[in-house]
Amino acid sequence: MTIVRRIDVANLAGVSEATVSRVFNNVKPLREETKQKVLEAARQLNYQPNALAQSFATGKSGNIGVIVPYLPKVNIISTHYFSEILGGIGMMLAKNNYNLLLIFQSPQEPKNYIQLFNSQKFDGCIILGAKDVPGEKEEIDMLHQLSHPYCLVNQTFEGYSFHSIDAEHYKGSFDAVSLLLKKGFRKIAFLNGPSEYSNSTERLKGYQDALTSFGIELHSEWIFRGNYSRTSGYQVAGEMALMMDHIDAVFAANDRMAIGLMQGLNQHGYTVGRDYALIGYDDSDVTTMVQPQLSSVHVPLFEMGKRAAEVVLNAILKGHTKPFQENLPVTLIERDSTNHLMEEMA
Amino acid sequence: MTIVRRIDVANLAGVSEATVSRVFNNVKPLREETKQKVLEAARQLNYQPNALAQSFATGKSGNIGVIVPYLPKVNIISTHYFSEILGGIGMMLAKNNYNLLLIFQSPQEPKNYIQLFNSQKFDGCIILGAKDVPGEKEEIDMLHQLSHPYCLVNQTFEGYSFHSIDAEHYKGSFDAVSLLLKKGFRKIAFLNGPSEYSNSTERLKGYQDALTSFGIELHSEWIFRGNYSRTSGYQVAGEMALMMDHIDAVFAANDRMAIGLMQGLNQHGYTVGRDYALIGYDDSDVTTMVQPQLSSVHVPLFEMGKRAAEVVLNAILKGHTKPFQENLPVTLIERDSTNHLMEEMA
DNA sequence: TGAGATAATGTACACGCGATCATTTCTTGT
DNA sequence: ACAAGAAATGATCGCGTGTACATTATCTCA
Repeated sequence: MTIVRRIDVANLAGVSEATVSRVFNNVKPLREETKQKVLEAARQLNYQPNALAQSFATGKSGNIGVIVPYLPKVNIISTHYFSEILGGIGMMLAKNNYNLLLIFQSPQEPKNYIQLFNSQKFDGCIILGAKDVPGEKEEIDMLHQLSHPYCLVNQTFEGYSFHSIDAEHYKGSFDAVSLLLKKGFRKIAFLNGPSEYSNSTERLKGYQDALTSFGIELHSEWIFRGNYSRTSGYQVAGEMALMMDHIDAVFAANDRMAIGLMQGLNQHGYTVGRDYALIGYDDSDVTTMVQPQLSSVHVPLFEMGKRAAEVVLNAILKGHTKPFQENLPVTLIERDSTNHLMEEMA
Repeated sequence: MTIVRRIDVANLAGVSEATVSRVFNNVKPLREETKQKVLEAARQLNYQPNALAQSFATGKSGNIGVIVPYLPKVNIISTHYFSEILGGIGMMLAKNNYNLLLIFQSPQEPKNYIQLFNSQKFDGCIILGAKDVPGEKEEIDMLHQLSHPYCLVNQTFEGYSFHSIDAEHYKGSFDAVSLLLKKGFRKIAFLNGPSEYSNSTERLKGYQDALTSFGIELHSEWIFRGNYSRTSGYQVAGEMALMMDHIDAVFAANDRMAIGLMQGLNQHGYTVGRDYALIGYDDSDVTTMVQPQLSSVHVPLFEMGKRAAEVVLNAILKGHTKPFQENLPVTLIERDSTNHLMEEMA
C-alpha cells in the first residue's frame, strides 16, 4: 500500500514518465493508442497524480482562501449571511476545479494577508466581513498594490478602489423606508449595525434620504445601534420601548435584529401591526417563520459569493488586474409586518 | 518582488540553508546567537517558508478535508445543522494549525474518497451528511480498511464500526415523545426524515419505544416523512390536516420541518397550543423566533464538529487507529409549543 | 593540554511533478 | 525510395523544503 508514482505507471505501460504526464495533462501531440495504454496501466495501479507535487511543480496551490471572521463564542458561520455567500463561492470554485480553503481569522490577531499569500497556501482570496478599521485597510491596500488576486464581499472603503462585490444597500434602504412612508408611517426609527461596515453607513444614507425626500425632519433619537445579532435587537427594544409613543415604524439593518427587536417590544406590550410596522434586511429564511411574516430587502448573497469567486478566478486565470467593483441589485419583499393590523382584518 | 527563498536568508545571515531550516522548524541543537542572526535576516527579507514546498517535502498537506453534500439549488451550508458542525471543526483545526478544505460533493457523482486521499490534498477528512446507500458504505469501508484518518458525523452504519461522532438520538427522541405523553397527549404523530440517515431510524425507535412504554399502540398512519426542509414540513401538513381529529401532538425530526408543518397546519385552521402540541429537534435558533416558541431537543452540533476534528487530528498526529465511536448527550428543551393553550392563559 | 565526547553547523539528496529540449518515429510528396 | 518536415516520445532538470549524514567547533575532564 505504498504510493503509486508516475514512474510506476510508465514502467507498466512501457513508456517514459513524460508520456504519462502528457496523458494526464492532455498535452498534445499524443497517439490515441499510447494514451489508452497509459490509462490502462494507471487504472490497474490505481494511480492518482499527487496534488501536492503538482502544486509544488506549478507553483499553484489550486486553492482559493476564504477569510471569515472568527469569534470564539459566536458561531459566525451559522448566520444566513455568511452561509449564503460561502455557498455561492463554493459553487463557482467547484465548477472551476478549485478548492475552498476556509480560514478563520480572529478579530484581535493582526491581519497578515501578505504572509498568507507568500506561504502559497492559496492562489487568491476572498475576504468576508472586512471592517473599516485602521490595520485592515492598509493590509488590503498592500494586497492591492502587489496585485494579488483578491476580492472583498459586502464591504467598500471610501477613497480606495479595492476589488469588491457589494449590493445596492443605499437603494435597498431607501426603498425599505420609502415603503413605510408610502404606507403612511411617518415616525420611523432605524436600528442600524456597527459603523465599521460600509453597508451600515450606506443604509444610514438611504434611510436619511428617504425621509428627507418625503419632507420629514431627521431625529437623531430615532437612530439605534445593534451588532447584527438577535440579542442586540432584543436589548435595543428596552430603550426603544420608552419612546414608542413617538415611533410608528422601524427599519432594521438585518432580519435577526428585527426579530430580536420584535420579541423585545412584545415583552413591553408593543405588537407589530397593531403598534408599529417593521421591516428587516437580508430576506433570510426566518422572515417567513415569524408571525407576522417580516417584510425585508432581499440581498443576492449567494450570487455575490459566486461573482466574488469569479472575479478572483479571472484574476488568476486571465490575469485581469484592473479595479473591479460591482453592486448587485436588491429587491424589496413586502410581507405582513409592514401592514396595518386593520388591513389584515379587512 | 520575487519570492524569497531559504537560500537568500542563508546568504544574508552567512549560514547554510540547513541552519535556516533548523531555525524555522525549531530543530535543536542550535546556538541562540545563530538563531537570532537568521531571524533578523529573515525579517529583513520578509521571508515566509513556502507552504507548498513544505507540504511536498513532508508529504503532509496540513489540510483536513470536510466533505459536505452539495445540492445545486438548495444551499445546504445555510442550514443550522451544517453551519454549527463546520464551526466546531474550524475552531479545533485553527487551534492545531490545520487548514480546512471544504469539499462540496454532488449526490449524483460517485464518492471517491480514496482518490481524494491519494491526491494528498488533505491528511484526513470529516464526512458530513453521509447516507446509508450502497455506494457510500463500501467507499467508507475502504477508507477504514486502509486506515486513513477520517470521521463521520451524525451517521452510523449498522454492522460496521466506522469512526464516528454522533448524538444520543434515540434518547432525544424518547425524551421528546415522553414529554408529550407526560403532558397528557396520547395521539402523537411523528414527522421523520429520510431513512438513509441513521439518526432518522434511531429517532423512529425512540418514538416507538416511548409510546409502547406508555402502553400506547403504534399506528403506522401516525408516521409521516419529509426531507428535513421547511417546505417538506409544509407539504406534509396537507396530509396531516385530513386526520387532525386523530392527532393531538406531533414530534418532528428537526425544527425546520416542525415550523413548516406548523405553518401548513395553520393554513388548515389548526393552531399549536389550541389544537395540538408540537416539538422539534436540533434546538436551532429559529425555535425562539416562532410563536409559540418551539420545544426542541438540543443537539451539541458545534461540540460534535470539535470532537470529530479532534478524532481525525489524533489519528494523524498520534496514530490513533482503533475504532472510535462517541455519542454526545442531547438535552430536551421545553418551550411553549408543548403546553396546552389553557395553561398559557392561566 | 590533549583526547574523547558532544554540540553546532554544513553538504547533499529526495520528494513527484511539469516542462523544455533532444531524439526518434512516422508521414508526405516526388 | 528518399529527403524533409511533422508528429510522437524520451531524457533531464528545477521547483523549495526537510532531513540523514558528514564535518567542524566547542566543551569536559583527567
